[in-house]
Amino acid sequence: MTKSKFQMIYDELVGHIENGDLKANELLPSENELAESFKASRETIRKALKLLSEHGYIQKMQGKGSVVLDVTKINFPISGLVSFRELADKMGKRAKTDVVGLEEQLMTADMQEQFQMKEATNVWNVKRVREIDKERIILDKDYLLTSLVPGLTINICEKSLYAYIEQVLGLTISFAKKEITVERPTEEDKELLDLKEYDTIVVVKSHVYLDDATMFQYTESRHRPDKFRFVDFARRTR
Amino acid sequence: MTKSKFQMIYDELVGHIENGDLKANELLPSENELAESFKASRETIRKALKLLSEHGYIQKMQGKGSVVLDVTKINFPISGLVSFRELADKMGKRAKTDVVGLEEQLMTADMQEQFQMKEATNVWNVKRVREIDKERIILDKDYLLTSLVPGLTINICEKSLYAYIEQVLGLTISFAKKEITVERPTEEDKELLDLKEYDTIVVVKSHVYLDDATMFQYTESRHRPDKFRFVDFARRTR
DNA sequence: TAGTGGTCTAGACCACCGA
DNA sequence: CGGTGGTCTAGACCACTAT
Repeated sequence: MTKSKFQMIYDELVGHIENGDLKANELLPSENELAESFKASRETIRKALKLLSEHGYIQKMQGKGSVVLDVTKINFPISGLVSFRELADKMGKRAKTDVVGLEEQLMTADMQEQFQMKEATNVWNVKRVREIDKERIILDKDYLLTSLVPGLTINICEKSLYAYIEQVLGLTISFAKKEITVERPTEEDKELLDLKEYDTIVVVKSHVYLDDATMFQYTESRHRPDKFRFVDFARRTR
Repeated sequence: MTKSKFQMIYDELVGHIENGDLKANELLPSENELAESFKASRETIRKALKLLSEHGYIQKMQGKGSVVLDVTKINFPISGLVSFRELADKMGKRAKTDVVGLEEQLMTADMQEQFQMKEATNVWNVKRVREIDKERIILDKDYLLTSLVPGLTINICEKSLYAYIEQVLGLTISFAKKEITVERPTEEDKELLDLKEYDTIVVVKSHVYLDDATMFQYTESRHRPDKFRFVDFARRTR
């Protein structure tokens, strides 16, 4: 499982940007120069630069060159597809997960709808409360196909579900469709979270898919409004 | 300004997916077959498929092929970088914009911070209320550099600011950094919007940049919570 | 005009999948 | 095994920007 050449070039350039070798508003060397110094063809360099551009590290300008963007502001992506554990690790917060429910059950009609399946099969129903700095901020309600994700335990759910799925089961999580809305808190929300006096709750619904395009997980992540933050980098498509 | 070949191939394939010629869960023809039928090289086909993949239309599977995803669910992107006018047009809602403020002023210290400028210059301060189905739902507060966007009028702000910037001024809007949070409504929010009894408001802050990486606009878009919806398609990056 | 990025090509080799 | 997508190359031509 060796990385591709353009990925390694991307990684190296990201390193140079993040540690300050390449500063904001500086121009990168030209594609031809990069091709020479990395001993790669120009198209390979361009694949690496494409990645940098998509992730908001650089802006390409025809006829001029590629300029480094100021990345200090964005940079912690709740955008994208990242697990709570990965996020908490990155932010260095005192985070704790409390598994308040874990059971196997037959899909409800509502779940069957979400998974778009013709027949109801068994799913794991996982409920987890996320505590940050001693406050219960997030309620995660996960539903996972037991056929694809067997052998769940409380211990796994406390640590990282995604680590188990990817590293133990060897599945590849590939993409997700997400929807953010704001709703009224339910009795369950009020019971399980430290909601204070808020009368709204931010709900992130996700449909998560493997690399063969099968959906294996539906999640509702319910956040106390004052602690919710979503950051995004978007390019205009025409 | 003719489109590139891979863009045209992308457009044609999107057409086939959206009108049902290519249905969800069907496999696309192989890259070699597509190359032949479009009279293009395989790399060019691959650029088109890369776009389809990024936009959530297909999933590529090594050794197997590219499968069409079910796009009926996502498909109206509040994600990305789209103006209110473009969105309203696409959704066919009865939408109306009321310009409640338009003035040129010297940047405040706060704005200078947002624009990361060494010296304060003049900006347009535009306030617009968006009405959907007779309800005042969104308050947009825009700040634009007058040096880059001269000659604003109420009429322009009522129609589409982006159309003016791109089509009349000939500037190219390229990317944005966005942040979604939830705050307490201000007196101004309560005054200008039909907030009902809600005690929170969804705030989308955007820094918007041109293709030469200069920031020209800062926007706060303030939404009544029950009408806010953000849809996203995200691929897992490793 | 020279240098930049944008596109396109034809061919090669590899890793993965299914029969 | 043959067919699929994944990567990489060397070279060509174009559009754009600076000077």
